Amino acid sequence: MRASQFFIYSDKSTPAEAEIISHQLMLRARLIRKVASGIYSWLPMGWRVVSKISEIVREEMDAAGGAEIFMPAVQPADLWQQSGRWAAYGAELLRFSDRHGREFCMGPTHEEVITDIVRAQISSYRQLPINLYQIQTKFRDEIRPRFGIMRAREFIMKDAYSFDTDAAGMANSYEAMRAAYCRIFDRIGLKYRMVEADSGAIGGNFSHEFMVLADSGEELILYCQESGFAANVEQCPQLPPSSAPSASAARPAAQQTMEKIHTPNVKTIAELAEFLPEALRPEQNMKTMIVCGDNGSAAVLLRGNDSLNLIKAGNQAEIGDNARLASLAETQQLIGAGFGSLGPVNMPLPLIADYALHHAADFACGANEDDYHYTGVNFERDCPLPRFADLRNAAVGDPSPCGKGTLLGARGIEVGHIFQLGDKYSQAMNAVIDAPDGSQHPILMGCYGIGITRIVAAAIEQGHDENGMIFPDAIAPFSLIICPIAAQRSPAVRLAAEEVYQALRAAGVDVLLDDRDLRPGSMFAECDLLGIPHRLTIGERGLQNGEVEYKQRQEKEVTLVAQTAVVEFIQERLQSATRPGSSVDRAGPS
RNA sequence: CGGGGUAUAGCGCAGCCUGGUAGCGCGCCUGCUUCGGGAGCAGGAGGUCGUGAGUUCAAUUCUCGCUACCCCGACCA
Repeated sequence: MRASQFFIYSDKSTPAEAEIISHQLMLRARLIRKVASGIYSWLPMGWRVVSKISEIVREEMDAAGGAEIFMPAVQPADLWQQSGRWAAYGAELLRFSDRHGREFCMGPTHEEVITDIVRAQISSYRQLPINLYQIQTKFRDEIRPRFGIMRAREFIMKDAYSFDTDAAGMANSYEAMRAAYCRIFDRIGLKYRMVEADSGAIGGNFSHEFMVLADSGEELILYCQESGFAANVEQCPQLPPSSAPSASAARPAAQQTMEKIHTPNVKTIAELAEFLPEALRPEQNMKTMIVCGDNGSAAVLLRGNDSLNLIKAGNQAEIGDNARLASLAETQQLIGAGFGSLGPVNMPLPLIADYALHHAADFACGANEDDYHYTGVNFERDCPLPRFADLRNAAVGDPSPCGKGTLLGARGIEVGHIFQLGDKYSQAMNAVIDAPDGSQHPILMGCYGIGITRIVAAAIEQGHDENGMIFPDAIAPFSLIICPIAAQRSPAVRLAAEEVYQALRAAGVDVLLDDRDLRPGSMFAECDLLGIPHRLTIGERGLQNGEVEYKQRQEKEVTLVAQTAVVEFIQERLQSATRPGSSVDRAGPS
């Protein structure tokens, strides 16, 4: 490809709307252009990156036994009504009507359509297992799109769906996808981690996320160096007190008497810690939250410096699904006191305490009366002994749930998510098969997503410096760029650049020849901004010795290469750069 | 959905308070000089000032409506 014929532009100034580095660089390098909020055009340079990612995904999906299909972006309400999601899905589902008044939506995902395809074709266990996938545009009407491509409303996703006869088959299909995902992210060349995850709204009970590691990542990953355990903070369990080695002792005996103290305007744990004596630091205070769910309400007790995990709260029988914090009005009606003054003493609701409070004694808490707290409170003596459960978000420094080490933290960007769906959709939409034993039952499904376009942003978040993007070789828009210096006035440079370009093309190298006759500074700055991993500079200075200059994007120093040996040299560099494994951190549960 | 802000040339911004039909930097075009990390000089092109109404002799500027975009919030007591 010649730069003069390619759509290659860049800008020195950073667009005001872009908050994160990947968005800024993508706009500056003209990878994308915004069309509307959360909706972008991919321009040629950006589309090459997307295409390279898609191709790797496609190859590995095919290798893992997937068959590619292409489903419509526009889906009829009818299918969504069959699965029950027309009502269940909220405002993120973009709905509209056609000229006849029939209702449609833009697909945020394709379980309904794929289940409809499969139920029409598959009636016997003999036809299974199968795995169908597509690379398609999705639309989710996010409340607030931001961070450019990272959280866009329209985006490209690879979604695969597996169909099996029984649970063992579904587990096999899931494992095949898990392995394929590792190969995909190995090949793309990003540092990532596979973590245990919550299955969220899609359903099912077994799920992993693939997270690209980047300091700017929105998700917190907790992992254990010793065992390789890794989990999303939303999902990471904590050990029950009985099995946590550091907390196996009995609860200390009460030392203090319970005392009611006036605490005007003390609403937060920080304010309480400020107000109380030195000895009562936040972790010795107890905070109490009222959580409501489908089964009812409960008072949830946590250490002052811990944070509530609503997913875990929803797993408690007293609370149930759709767990949420009570509103101020609800709290005042139920308890007679507002936020910040709640506690377990004389609490009319069931008490559930986090494991971390199992050994709490002489603690401070709200008095269920505005502007009053108790100190010296003890379970059993002053209030009932609560039921203990895993309720808090795990944190860096906790004992790892694997029992072997301590949890460390890392930030990540979710780029892949795999689920076992079971019969959630096949049951609702009547996708059943005849089993070997003559019975009929719903097909067991799995679904497997990769955010193709988000990977571009994640790669830039992970790989950039003050000069621009640093793409891994496998997904860079071009592998190599040739920069001729002052070609217009040097026939020798022009000729050499052309020869090298043709030779590399013939050797199958993905090479861009910058034939725009820019000044060297502009050319180099643009190369760096675009993150093209390898660069050959051809100038009169080197040609006098029959040499051209090679530079790798991240290296400061250049290497002189004989013009006659350049193809061989470049091929060797490209091969060593794409050799997998070296830069990949692939710890995770096995 | 609530709060705040913005809308002026391809991009980044000034002008508006105090009304008189628009300017800067980058980019773009022409010429000359340059040519190894976003060159210099000279000349030039490019704007119904988001949109609709109102006030006024006169509105980019003041007033109101609308639209789009951005930020914050919408769970940690």
